[in-house]
Amino acid sequence: MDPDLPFDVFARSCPSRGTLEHVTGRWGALTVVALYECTLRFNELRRRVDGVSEKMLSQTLHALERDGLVHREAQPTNPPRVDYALTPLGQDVADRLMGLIGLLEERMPEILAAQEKYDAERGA
Amino acid sequence: MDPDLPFDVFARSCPSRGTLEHVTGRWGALTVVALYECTLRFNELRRRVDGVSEKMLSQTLHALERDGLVHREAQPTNPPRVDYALTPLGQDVADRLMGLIGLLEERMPEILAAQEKYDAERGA
DNA sequence: CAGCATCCCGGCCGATACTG
DNA sequence: CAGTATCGGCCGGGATGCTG
Repeated sequence: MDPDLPFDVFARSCPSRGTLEHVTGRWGALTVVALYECTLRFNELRRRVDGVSEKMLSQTLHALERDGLVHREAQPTNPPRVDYALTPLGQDVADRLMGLIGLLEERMPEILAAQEKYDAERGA
Repeated sequence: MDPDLPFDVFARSCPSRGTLEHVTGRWGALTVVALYECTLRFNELRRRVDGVSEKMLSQTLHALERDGLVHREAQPTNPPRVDYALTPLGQDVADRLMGLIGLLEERMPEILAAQEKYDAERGA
């Protein structure tokens, strides 16, 4: 990308690779985008991100929190209540991810047509 | 995202999930972005995407080609020459991905600081 | 409710060898 | 050069059970 930047995602050892994988991983992108609109609690998030297991959501949130994209706030109440929200940096990342996901959703007809054509020509 | 769209990435069964994973997968994002600037041959791509194995690059390219994001053009010469380029849809996806990656690269200092703080407080 | 610990299976992915 | 074929390790991630 910008050759003057000290971080180059194309380099195997660049730490940006790790964060990119957290953000674009199987559950990372959906989790970040789910938090775009509003703060959510653990199980609210779990319901919103259809299909994620408790374990994976927990892992994903820890990684995103460590990267400074998600803020975790535990209320010392009973029953416990924990809110997850995006940090300002997380909001910026979410903007980009929403652009990407929105594009894919919009152009799914085109993608599905390409897949059918590909399968018809090759796979059978 | 847009509730009027027939495709919702949050739904487990939505086909957009698959394409999102191809595009954001471990090698998908880097492959698409590597092709942003220019057409590349297989081994050029392999060198650009530092760390990818032959097998993974091949699989990634097939998935992206099937989704209609990458165009593959084989020249019947000897030695063989195969060029990979983005389709118009692939270009649009690459734009979004470059925005995301550029943002992460720019703000890596912030991310690294968050990681250190997290590790200092918890892990250690 | 929020979550960690444990078990365990499938498949991701790297390494190697081979083909046109 | 541009791949495919095959093997095998390891870990992603689902299921279950338990804690505060």
